[in-house]
Amino acid sequence: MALDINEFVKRLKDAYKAWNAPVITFMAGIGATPFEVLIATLLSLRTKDEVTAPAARRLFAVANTPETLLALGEEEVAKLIYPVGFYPTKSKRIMEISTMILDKYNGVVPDDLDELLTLPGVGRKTANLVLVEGYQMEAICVDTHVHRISNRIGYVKTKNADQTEMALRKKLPKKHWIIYNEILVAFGQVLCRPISPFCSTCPVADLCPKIGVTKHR
DNA sequence: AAAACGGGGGC
DNA sequence: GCCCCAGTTTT
Repeated sequence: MALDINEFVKRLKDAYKAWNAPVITFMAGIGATPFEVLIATLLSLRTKDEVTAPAARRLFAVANTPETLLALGEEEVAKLIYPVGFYPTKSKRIMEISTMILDKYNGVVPDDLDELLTLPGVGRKTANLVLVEGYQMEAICVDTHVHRISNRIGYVKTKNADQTEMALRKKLPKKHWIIYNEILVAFGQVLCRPISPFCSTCPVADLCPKIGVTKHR
């Protein structure tokens, strides 16, 4: 029997806010601007969310626009975001992207996927997250959590994040797009872990075929 | 000492 | 499509 996605979303929708997934609650909590979403996403690369969120807070308290970040300078940015992983590379990237947004887009982060993709270090995941969290637009942002869980529950059968995005775009009812993203990221961070997920306390365990799960808690 | 943390870009 | 990349934290 195929997964009932409406029932799946409905059940998780009420539960997920209590999980306090760090970056999602962080961005929602401060009502992050598109530019803040962009920078926070760059910071989060290969870095745990509980490290990224405070670093983003420290940085945004001092500078949260292209102008102010450029005025602050690469060295100061690097100090503020430490100990986020790859902080020298990231502070350099923040300078590049701030420059480009200021020069090419008059300091306004584009609200268009193709424009966002022209920015250095911005791919489909980052671009779509800016659209979803920054502009509250209907988009699907597929990170490793969304990709893994979409396959684990048997809703799609895809090999990579891009394929998952396309499949979800076609298959997932549009009214679920944003909430599906948010709950799956939170769900993936706290319960539906890559290895040894917490199926015993999972609110949708009975709906889930646990595809590819060999061990669970 | 080794693994985990995830995405973008170059070829 | 495959391989490369970077630094901190956790085991």
